[in-house]
Amino acid sequence: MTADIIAIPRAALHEQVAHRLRQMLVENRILPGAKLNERELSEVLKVSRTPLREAIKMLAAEGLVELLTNRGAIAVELTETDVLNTFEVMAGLEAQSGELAAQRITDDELLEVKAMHFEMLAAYTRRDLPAYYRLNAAIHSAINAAAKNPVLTATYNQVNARLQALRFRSNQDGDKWTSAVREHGLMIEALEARHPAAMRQVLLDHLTNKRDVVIAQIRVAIQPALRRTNKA
Amino acid sequence: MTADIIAIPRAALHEQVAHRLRQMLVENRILPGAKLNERELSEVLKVSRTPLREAIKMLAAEGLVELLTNRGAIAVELTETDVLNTFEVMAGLEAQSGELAAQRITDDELLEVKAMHFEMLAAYTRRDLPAYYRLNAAIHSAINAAAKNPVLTATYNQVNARLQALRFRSNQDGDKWTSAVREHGLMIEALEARHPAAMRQVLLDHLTNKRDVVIAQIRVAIQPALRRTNKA
DNA sequence: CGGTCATATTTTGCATACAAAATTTAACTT
DNA sequence: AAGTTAAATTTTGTATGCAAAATATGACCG
Repeated sequence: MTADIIAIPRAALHEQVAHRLRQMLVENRILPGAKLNERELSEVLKVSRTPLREAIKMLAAEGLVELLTNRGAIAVELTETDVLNTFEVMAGLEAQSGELAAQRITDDELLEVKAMHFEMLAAYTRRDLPAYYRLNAAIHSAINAAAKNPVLTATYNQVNARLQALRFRSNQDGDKWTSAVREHGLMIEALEARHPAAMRQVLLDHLTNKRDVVIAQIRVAIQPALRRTNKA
Repeated sequence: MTADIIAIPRAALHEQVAHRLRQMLVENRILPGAKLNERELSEVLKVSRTPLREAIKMLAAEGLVELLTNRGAIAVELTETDVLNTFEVMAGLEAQSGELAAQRITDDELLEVKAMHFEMLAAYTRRDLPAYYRLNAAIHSAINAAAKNPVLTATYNQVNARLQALRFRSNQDGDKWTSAVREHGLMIEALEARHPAAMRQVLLDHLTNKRDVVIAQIRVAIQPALRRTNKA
């Protein structure tokens, strides 16, 4: 009986394509509202249309693209209402995630979160935005993991993916940034105290603020575009 | 300029197939763990493998089937832990849905929910289980709609679909049924009082009880099956 | 008989081919 | 020149074909 070392079944083509498309959408390399031309994409990604179409169907089920019946797919374009609704759901999911994490986080996990928190404070102090974002995401991911509910994590990630394209340009100004950092401090306290209700409330507030930042940025980013389009 | 009456673009084939497969999975016509044979299904559904495979990819993204790399897809088979995790997420989503509904429900919507509630009481009194289930689902759906958040509704429905296959056999016994009806009464009160926190709590309790019913039924349904498989 | 290996069959995954629908282009009319 | 209609082109949707992987079958050996 040989040790089962074999089996590195590298991902199927449609999986790879889905992954790459997801990335292109999140990084705004495909703009919201843009058509996903199958011939074009199959040339860029060097695959036939079959696995490409399978990947597109998956992204549609994930809510990243919209299918149009005989007219292919377009990258989802969120209205302000859509964004508000999505943030509302995200807030609920993060609040629950935090609530559960406060109940279930291990001492080791907590230490790691605290360590990342201090690294994040360093990045904040240096005004190193990329590092800050990376650490911020890592902390939220760690809290999610500490909730010990893979279904919640998967649901969270799926909804969150739709917002990623927006947050990419979300360079928060100094004031909001300071509040965000303060809220992160409260999270650590709530986790240490294993205080689910406090954790829930902190995350609800945190998400409300994130939402406001994003909405404000949409308003300055979208309105001029409209003005340009409609002028004269 | 003709009035745009035309356009009844009947759903594409892959959409129809996805719909039918979803139904087959939810109704246990395809059993958990069973393989989805493409040739077989394409014959039954009278479509070629291409739209069938596209539909399967969508169901995979929805979490109803699992893809196996070079081995096709199988209907998801939830472990007890999976079920617990899924109910935990469902509880959070329903609680939020109810909380928002208590804030946003219109008077007309509330009247309709109350009407359905009384119909449900009638079905309960007659021990008419099918009618009870139908009305129960309709009430939850109406509350969801009253929350006025389509993203939440879609997320809720997607997670709920995975549990449908289980609940199908969930003939609750008299005791639990009575509690469920009582909880529904509390829901109506919380909605009438526009009391979000109360509504949240009622739904959390309600889902906890639903979870317990389903888990108990899994235990009596699955354990004998295992015993049968492993015996002698 | 029980087990291993080689071969045959099935099944999945991807590419291509063809049909139908949508879009674009251009000609024509007023 | 604006609008309408018809043809050409592109694009999507579905079916079919072919290669690779997985599974099933059976011969062979102990």
